[in-house]
Amino acid sequence: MNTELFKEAEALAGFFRTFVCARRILILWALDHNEMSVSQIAATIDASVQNTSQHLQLMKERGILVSRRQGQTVFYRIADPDLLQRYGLRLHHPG
Amino acid sequence: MNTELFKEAEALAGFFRTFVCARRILILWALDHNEMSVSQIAATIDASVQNTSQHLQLMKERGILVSRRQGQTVFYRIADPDLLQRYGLRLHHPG
DNA sequence: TTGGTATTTAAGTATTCTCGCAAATATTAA
DNA sequence: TTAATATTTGCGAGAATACTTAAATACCAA
Repeated sequence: MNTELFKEAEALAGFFRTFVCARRILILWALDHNEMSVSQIAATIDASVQNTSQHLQLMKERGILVSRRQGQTVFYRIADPDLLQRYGLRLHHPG
Repeated sequence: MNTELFKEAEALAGFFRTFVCARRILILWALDHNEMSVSQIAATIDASVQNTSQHLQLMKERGILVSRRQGQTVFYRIADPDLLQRYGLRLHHPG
């Protein structure tokens, strides 16, 4: 079996691992068309700030999110505006 | 936080759990526009027949695949022809 | 029935991942 | 510096999951 093909499949599988957690789906839902701070996101999705921060870090490392700091506050947003549409990640309920 | 929204996020996350495994991505790649038997698929993706069967069962239970038996042989195919396109599941290399 | 092929199922193991808790770091204001 | 707020990081427990091996089941032909 073609090694390159397996690598590509592995990479795509790793990419989809980002979306197997309901909290991360909700974070993307919250950030759709919005920029929000960590604590705002945590409150919105009803999770602890620590847990929310962990999820945000993970998605940032994978290039899904980008962040900017303004004073004490860190704001996150979705790097690619087409991400949710492209991968069918939207929830029916509008964010 | 809205319970229905969380349920929907959980359901979507569960759906994406189908695609976190490279072998399953490869199975979808093999079945794109094709119907194949279990042993054919196993040979194509370089996996054991048992492991392949397990992955096929899982995707069938989730409604991703459908199967038909013809004698000793069981053929699988993708239930929804638009699945790969809709969820960005295609590999660059054609199947 | 017997034998051969195709597929499914079961059990055990090792790895991965999410989460909660606690501590550490970063920034601002007094 | 000290205190307060916002965020990040480290660690360990529990759950989920992919894989291997071995055994079971389904179907066909003689």
